[in-house]
Amino acid sequence: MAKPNIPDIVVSRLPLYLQTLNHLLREGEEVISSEELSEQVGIPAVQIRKDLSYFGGFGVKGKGYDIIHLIDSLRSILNLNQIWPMVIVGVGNLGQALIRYQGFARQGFEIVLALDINPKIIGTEIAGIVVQDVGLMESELKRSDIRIALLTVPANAAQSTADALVANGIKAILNYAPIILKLPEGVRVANIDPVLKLEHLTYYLS
Amino acid sequence: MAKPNIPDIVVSRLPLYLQTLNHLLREGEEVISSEELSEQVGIPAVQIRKDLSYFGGFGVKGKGYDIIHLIDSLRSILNLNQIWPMVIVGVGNLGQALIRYQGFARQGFEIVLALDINPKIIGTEIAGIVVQDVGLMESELKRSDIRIALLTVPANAAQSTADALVANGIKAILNYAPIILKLPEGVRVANIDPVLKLEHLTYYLS
DNA sequence: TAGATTGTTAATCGATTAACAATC
DNA sequence: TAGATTGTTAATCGATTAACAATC
Repeated sequence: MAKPNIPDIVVSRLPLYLQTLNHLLREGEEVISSEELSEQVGIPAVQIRKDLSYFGGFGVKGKGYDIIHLIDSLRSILNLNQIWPMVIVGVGNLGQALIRYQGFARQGFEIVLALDINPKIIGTEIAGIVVQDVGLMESELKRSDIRIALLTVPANAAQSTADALVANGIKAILNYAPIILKLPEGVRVANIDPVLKLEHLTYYLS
Repeated sequence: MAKPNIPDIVVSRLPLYLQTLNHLLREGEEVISSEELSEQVGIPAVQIRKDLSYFGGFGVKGKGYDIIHLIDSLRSILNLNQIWPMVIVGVGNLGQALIRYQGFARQGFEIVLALDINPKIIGTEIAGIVVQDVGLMESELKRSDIRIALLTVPANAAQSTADALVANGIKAILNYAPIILKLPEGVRVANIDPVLKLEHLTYYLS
């Protein structure tokens, strides 16, 4: 399956273009040239055009890109014309903040299931979601079509939790635990570790 | 100033090596070959050796790398042999979660100043930090040596807040707002936007 | 039509990887 | 010494960029 010939690094830039185009649309813009978009997004115009050309021709020569049309196209390419239900495992400080975060739903990502192992947390309600026992993972995932998980458990529980998620049909994991997960082919992982980013930054702070 | 000749992509991998080496050390390992490290970190052994060789020779031919020594070396390269004080601006759900997050302090990053604009939040105490009025940014930063900021304000306040931070001596920003900041040369920005990562993942979910 | 801007081909640049000498 | 593994040079690979034809 899948799209074997498009570089992943190209795909990784599409959400950035989409974010910026949404911003421009909210500001009332209707058409934009690759040069103007380049200024906003900080990526060379020729690279933007090359990236888009992998998927087709979305612009009008001499004019630029119709913003609404390009947003539609990018959303379609990225499979964003649907609501993506998500499970979150680990409802500590970070998990709670993510459940409350409005930015997910705004872009079509909805946390519909929250799991934790702590009896004090199980049963509590956060932003309309009642936290379930992680022991119910199998039954809850079985009767859902959730394919994306947010992993916010402590580092020492992350690998085993990820394994359980994958065993129950999860295909993509946004991993907030500071470890490298080992998962089978076909499962996509994206890591969010602010400490790694900070350590990268400090290299440049003399 | 700075190190002009080492590719940024090489620098970006060093924190990953460090994280894995710390993990191995905790498990009682003392020496590791680039091949074994490669398996743990998911990066080819030859690339690990090449990356390290930009900074010197840290291994022993025929043996591998002394883990403690390599950790020390990487920490020194990344300027981690000090506590980095940080300011956080925006103490909403996410800001509060980050203030409570133990992972920063564990790696030598300490939030010492928290600022917000909301009168209901100003004055509250979170994990030992009393939230200050963002209007005090200038005076508070002036009498500190804080060079790193965590930016967790709403998107529409992010650019102006970042400008103010930079005007008061901040040199590195970990940006949690879903916008691209425009900042002067010499200020480093790292973006943490989970939505962009999710949109990248969904591309591969057929 | 003239001007502007896209989409694409070809060249360049830089990163990854293969090969292997050095050496513990 | 023989075996193992590093560190480095050179080759390869892939991504970025320059140039420009196409065309609105």
